[in-house]
Amino acid sequence: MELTGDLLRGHTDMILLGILSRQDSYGYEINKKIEVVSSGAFVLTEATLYTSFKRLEKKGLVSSYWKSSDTGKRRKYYSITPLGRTTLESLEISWVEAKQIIDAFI
Amino acid sequence: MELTGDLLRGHTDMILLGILSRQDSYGYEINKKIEVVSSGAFVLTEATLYTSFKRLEKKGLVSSYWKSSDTGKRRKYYSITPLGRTTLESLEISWVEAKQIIDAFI
DNA sequence: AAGAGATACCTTGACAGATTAGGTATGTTC
DNA sequence: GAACATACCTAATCTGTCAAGGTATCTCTT
Repeated sequence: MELTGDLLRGHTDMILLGILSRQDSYGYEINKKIEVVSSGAFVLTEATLYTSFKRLEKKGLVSSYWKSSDTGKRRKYYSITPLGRTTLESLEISWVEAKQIIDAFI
Repeated sequence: MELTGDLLRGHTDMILLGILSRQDSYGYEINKKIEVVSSGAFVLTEATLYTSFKRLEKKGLVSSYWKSSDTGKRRKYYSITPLGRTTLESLEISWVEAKQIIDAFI
């Protein structure tokens, strides 16, 4: 089963914030993590990922900084901001409610 | 709490099919039902509703017929087709999986 | 040393579903 | 007769996602 597109639309920001709420990370790593955790079911294209990062940063929900790996390859790390954390909390509340309501109809 | 926009995007079709899987209904009634069941939290604009109906009908998932109420007002009833029922089933399976995956990240 | 594949970043244009903001018409209630 | 509920619909716009590209470095194999 592959989940993509509009089924996950609108949840991307929440998922990224959720991952970043545990620890700072960078695009490529996050994409791999999503693939592993979802057993390949959750497909997030890079375009969607970077668009989401840009949106989150513009809203002040995450901040970013460049850092090099041991091998010298540059990585752009993202960090959740205090505003990002409170936003995540309210997104989670909405999500729980949305689940209940949708389940009530099907 | 108001749920709207992309949080529900992609689920509209499933919700409508879910409602129609119980009994035929028409636009205005469905909109009211959604409002009541969700205690006003789920906001589905009429434009979204009718766009969705059109899409569902085009895909052959629902069919429609005109019928008058006791007062004489015309209503456009929608009925789920066999294809609509099988589609609903697979949408539900995707939905269950999507819930689990999203919850794994937050 | 050359080539393949993984790591790591990014952008542009098109698409599709949702919203805004209208419109029409009839029935009911005060 | 004015307000409100019932009942339908559309056009233009917005927004998130995707397809399809691009650049560059590092590692492993031959």
